[in-house]
Amino acid sequence: MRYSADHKAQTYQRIVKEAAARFRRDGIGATGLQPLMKALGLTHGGFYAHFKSKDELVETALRAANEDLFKVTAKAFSSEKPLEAFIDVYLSEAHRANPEMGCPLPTMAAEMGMRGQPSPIIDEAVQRRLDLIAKALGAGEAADEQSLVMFSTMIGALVLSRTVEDPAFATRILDASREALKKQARTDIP
Amino acid sequence: MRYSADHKAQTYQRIVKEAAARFRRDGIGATGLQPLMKALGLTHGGFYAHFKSKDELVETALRAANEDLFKVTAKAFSSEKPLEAFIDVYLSEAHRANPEMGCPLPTMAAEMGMRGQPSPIIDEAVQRRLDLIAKALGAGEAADEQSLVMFSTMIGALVLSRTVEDPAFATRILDASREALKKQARTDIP
DNA sequence: TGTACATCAGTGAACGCGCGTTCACTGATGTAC
DNA sequence: TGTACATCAGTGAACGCGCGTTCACTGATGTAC
Repeated sequence: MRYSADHKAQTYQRIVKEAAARFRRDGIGATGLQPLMKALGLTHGGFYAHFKSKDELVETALRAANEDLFKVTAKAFSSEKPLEAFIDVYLSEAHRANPEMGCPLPTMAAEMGMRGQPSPIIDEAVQRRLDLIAKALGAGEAADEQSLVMFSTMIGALVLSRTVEDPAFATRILDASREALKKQARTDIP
Repeated sequence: MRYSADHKAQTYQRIVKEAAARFRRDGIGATGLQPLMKALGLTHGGFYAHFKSKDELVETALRAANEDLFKVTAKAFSSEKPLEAFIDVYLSEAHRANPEMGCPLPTMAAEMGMRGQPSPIIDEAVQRRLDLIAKALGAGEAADEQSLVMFSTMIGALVLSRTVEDPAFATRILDASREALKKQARTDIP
């Protein structure tokens, strides 16, 4: 059955959105195309009217997830204390508890490396994040270096807090890194 | 065919060792029992003479991988500058390039969370690492807090350096975090 | 010491299952006349 | 304006494949007599 003008574009976006969520929450390998399409009220065969392969969807979903997160964090970066606001968002309980809506770097991108599916989008996304952090820290090489360390701490605290079982432990990990980073953001700019 | 006295124990250890390597390098989900047993010159049916299920092997392999890494890093912690030595090992190019021999926390343990296979071993291993770092920093609550932040930075730098495609970028990430952490280790003890 | 038997680590075919992908088909809509 | 036809997003059965797990079996070794 043929559908109205922009119907296909809408379905395409629905697939990308659902995939981006599942890839981040369950993992790429553990996400089947069949259940994914079924969740959208579609049958699996129709998938190939939109994508050449699962790998193409993975690439597209990573791009979409990145854009989404950049939009979310744009608000933080345009606030009065951009770096502290970003740290608060990135190391929030909400971010820890909802990987499906969060940063794809410690989830999707990490798995893509293991799958042997490298993508220039990953390096690009990391660099964009670093640039935003470095800009908030001030100009110069020292800011560049510090942005690498601070973003590493954020990624690590998020990964670690999602890895441990005890929720109180997870909270302690997030809290410690959040406060340490915010303190740095306030005082450490050389 | 029946084998000599300790033959079974040896086979068991060979399975655990090979699994611990593959789980860390390829991921748990992407590691099949059939190829795993074949690599040891065995057939897949024999697996169940040693383990009740794949999940049991995962748990056992995580424990073994942790013990291995604690042994490796024990040398660092018994050196003159324990914390700096540990940071050098954890954020080395060798550790980045060889996840199959490295810390199972950012690889296996992270995937076990996603798989819904929680394990007390994970929290235990994280706490042991934190205790060693905190002890090297000195006693008190401040050391505990700082150990959380430092270990988060290590995990994050390792994950991020493995995620990006460009090797030079990966090296910069490791270098920046390594130097920043070693500087903290030298000067920051309150 | 020599023989009969029990053990059980490992074999390899088979199980049902879900995976990614292909393909002949359907049928409501847009277009051409 | 009304009819004939082309389009193509989506359908659903089928493909080969590898997964984790089961199971009847084999046969070299350890044990009992």
